[in-house]
Amino acid sequence: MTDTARGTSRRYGTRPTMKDVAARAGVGLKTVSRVVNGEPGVTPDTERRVQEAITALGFRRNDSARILRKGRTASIGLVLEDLADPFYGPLNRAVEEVARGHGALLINGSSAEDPAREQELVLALCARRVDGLVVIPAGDDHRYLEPEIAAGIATVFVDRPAGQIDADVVLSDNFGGAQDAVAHLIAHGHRRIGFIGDQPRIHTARERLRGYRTAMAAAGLPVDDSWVSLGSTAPDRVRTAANAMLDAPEPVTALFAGNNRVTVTAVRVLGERPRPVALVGFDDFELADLVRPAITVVAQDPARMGRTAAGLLFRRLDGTDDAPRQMEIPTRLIARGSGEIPPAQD
Amino acid sequence: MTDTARGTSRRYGTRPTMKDVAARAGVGLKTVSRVVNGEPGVTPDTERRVQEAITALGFRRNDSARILRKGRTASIGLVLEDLADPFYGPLNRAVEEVARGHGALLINGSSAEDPAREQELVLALCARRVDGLVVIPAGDDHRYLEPEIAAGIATVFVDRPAGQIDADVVLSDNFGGAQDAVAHLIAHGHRRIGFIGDQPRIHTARERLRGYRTAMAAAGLPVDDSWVSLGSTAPDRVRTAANAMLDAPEPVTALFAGNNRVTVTAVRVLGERPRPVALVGFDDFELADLVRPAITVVAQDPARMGRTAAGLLFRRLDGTDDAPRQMEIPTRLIARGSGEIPPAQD
DNA sequence: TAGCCTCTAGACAACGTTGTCAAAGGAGGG
DNA sequence: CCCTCCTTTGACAACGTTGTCTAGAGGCTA
Repeated sequence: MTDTARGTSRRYGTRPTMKDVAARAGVGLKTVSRVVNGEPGVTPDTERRVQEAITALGFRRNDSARILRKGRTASIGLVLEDLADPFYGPLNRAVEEVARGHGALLINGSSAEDPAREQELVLALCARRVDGLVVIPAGDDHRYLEPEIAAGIATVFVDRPAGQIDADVVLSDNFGGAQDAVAHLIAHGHRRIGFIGDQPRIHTARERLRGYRTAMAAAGLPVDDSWVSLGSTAPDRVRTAANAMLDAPEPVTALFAGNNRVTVTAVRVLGERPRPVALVGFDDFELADLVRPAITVVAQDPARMGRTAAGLLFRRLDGTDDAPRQMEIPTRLIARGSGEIPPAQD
Repeated sequence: MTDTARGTSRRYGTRPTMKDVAARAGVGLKTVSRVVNGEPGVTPDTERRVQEAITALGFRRNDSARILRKGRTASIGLVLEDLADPFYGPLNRAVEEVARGHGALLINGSSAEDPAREQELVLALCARRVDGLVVIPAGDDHRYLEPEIAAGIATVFVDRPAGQIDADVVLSDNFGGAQDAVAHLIAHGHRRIGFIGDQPRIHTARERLRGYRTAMAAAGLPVDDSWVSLGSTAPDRVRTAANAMLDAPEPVTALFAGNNRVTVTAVRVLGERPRPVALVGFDDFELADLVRPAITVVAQDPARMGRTAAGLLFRRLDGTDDAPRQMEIPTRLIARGSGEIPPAQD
């Protein structure tokens, strides 16, 4: 030990504590705590001395200790599928803004659509004792969260429902939006409409499929099995599925794409084909209006979903204790042209 | 006190601690700690008893206490401009992946391009004693971070250099990329090229402007003051600037857009004009190839920037103590057509 | 069988903060 | 002038974990 750990000069990697500040200012520990937290009952003169010591030493309160003592961490966790997915950007930001309004920090991570990773991440956040969680579920069994919720960690699920447990949920109107999309295509003369969606284990994919089937049935149109393809949203898979539907003996004349990644690939595929094919996509995206033809979409409102979810979360944290709610955020059909392409004449 | 805080039934909002587990398993506190942390020196039989108590009580280690004791938080902070900006998505994700590889969680927040908010956020993260920070600076004076860095919080700046302090930095080759963009336009016959960029206080905007000027000078072309417009990237501002350049007595025949937001607006404006105007944008974006004409861009590699920055950070955390480094990530010109539109013949 | 070593296990302090409580000092009322 | 009350201040315990140290049991060697 050759360092001089007294006064101003300190060992590298060691930070001054309230004790150090108290010693330097010649006051008690608790007085420093009072000044740091702006509590009343300190004379201006004492306060000034403490402040001087704080700046001189470069003291910064250790929130880990504070959290341990107080029990609240002033942080919430957000687990989503992929931080890099543009769909979640506005949702992420919205949650952050609400958290900020409540003085909380945001810890987040990607589940990569892997239930095991989701659970690992969620439990790590629980171990950190986040005050609350906003989760976009990857798995469909969340019973592992029961003890955490019982212990007081507020939890809100977004975009997809919770599995096997009763909790607050914020969803898009996937069913209604899909109905609108398909009805739009039917209104423009289509009778053979294909649907390419995400993995069937994903709730939104199933709901959108249900909307598709309902709209077809409502128009009295049959649905051929080969018109529906659920699976990975990887470009290759989507490309193959789209081409199969378009090259069939009785080809589809329109496509309904189940999410933004599917839509993007569909646009590329359709651009390579000789005759125009109508398209409506679920999820809006930047520049959808600049592609020719401009892409008609069913837009969700991810920022509103995030705001709503975070709002519910902080309601819980503020003590509200009513039954879990399920909220549905409406979708909006934005007609830009690609849905209005008439069926090709044979 | 009416609750029965012993055995299995516990007060709502109160969690079992190692003490509770120890009591139930009939062992000492430290033995529980050993089991929880997988330390050696516990007989299989004892371990089993402890594990049973853990599951029975739903115990989960309180990381706040652990952090307080150990000094390391196993979390890093990421401060960027806007979580919702698609450019930062891949960067965010890359940093997360590296952190995950080191067993660390990621806390992040948006500075909203506001230096005060950046500082507030950074200091909040320091109070949480994150092990390290990845910062996309909004301000240009980071001396406030000196005591934190001295105290051992590793810090890496990304996308823009640190202000007034010596630290690790990861930048894109903004200057070279801009030169490439402008040279591309010049090679296709343009002599009057406009540049619309971000606020001049932002480093990348200045570097790209410098690249623009250098490329013009290298080709022996003069630059008229009215061809350069720096400022907000709000659509209105960009629209006005673009139209002014295009409606001038000697209009520019090509535009170089300083970032993705500018490019998007520029595409819209150019789409409304009677005669084609060449365009190269800084930053790639999804669907750039599907717009007609397809947009030529200078692509950055945000994922690589994030990986590099996080890599540097963990190098520091692993004890490396050499001089701060400045790393430059190359950019890549992706020619898609919009840069090859020839100048209009008058 | 004595002596030594190894292995398991627990008691205790410490991390840095905040809540509780009590002491000291001064002001005001009777 | 005494008593009460209020204000300012600090001592101390507690939050839940981990590092250190020591005790005891048991096995092995001589």
